[in-house]
Amino acid sequence: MLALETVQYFQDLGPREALSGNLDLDMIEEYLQEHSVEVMSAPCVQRRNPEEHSMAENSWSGRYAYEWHYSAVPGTDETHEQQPQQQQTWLSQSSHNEWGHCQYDSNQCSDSDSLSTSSGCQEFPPSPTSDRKGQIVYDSMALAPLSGKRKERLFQFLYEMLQTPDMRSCIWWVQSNSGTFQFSSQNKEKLAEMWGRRKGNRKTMTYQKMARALRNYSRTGEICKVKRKLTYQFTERTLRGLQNNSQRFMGS
DNA sequence: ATGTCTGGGAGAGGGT
DNA sequence: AACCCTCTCCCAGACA
Repeated sequence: MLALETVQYFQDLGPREALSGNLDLDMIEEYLQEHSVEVMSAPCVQRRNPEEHSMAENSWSGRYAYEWHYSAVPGTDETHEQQPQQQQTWLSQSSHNEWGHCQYDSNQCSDSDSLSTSSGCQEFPPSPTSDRKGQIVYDSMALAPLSGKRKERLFQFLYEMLQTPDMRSCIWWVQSNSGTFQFSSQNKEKLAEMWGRRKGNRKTMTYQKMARALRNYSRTGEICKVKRKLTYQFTERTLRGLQNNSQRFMGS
């Protein structure tokens, strides 16, 4: 998974960049661009058996909205709304979250872009799959597009950035277990530019345009807007899929 | 008054 | 070729 490779990459660089106030975003971007092709083919490289092969080839970047499959419940490949037990497990893990309605308690965290460098609310997502209580449920989840070739989507990119410590000056978790994240008002444009370049856009991507795409996710149910400045939230199943996908390529 | 954020809508680009 | 999906782009209005 690129996010993890990216994290590892910057860890390998040592504390110089991490400690320095001047984040070399260009360097990060360069790395991400260099590895974008590699990432696209990575799942196939890592496959070990036909089932995994099939899963890998159906990994992120499909053309349609993604479906979440729960192999733990044979015969039911519909969404989690039809899995009350699993849902309950998740909710019990995140009992203080506001899943489903994308509500957010603004009192949970101080509102300041200073969080970009300090990090009162920063945290990295405790993956459900790594949680002993949730392991049985979520290790069996797999993410699969209906069909199509690989094409990175914005929310994947954002999740990847959220997993990259050196991107904290641009984007960070407000509450990772609920999938709530926030952009830096100072560096949001930089992140948008990275997205634009990642997509190979001719024109420069701006935060405004990127945010427009994010708002479109409200309709498709991948990300919803939190009523708080520069703050968005992955929907439950999107976050699950992202985490699961991340776990899959790290753990296998 | 100004800058930022949001949502509507048209259209581009790529895949089926 | 027609259709669908996912943005991309521009614009106007709301908001701080």
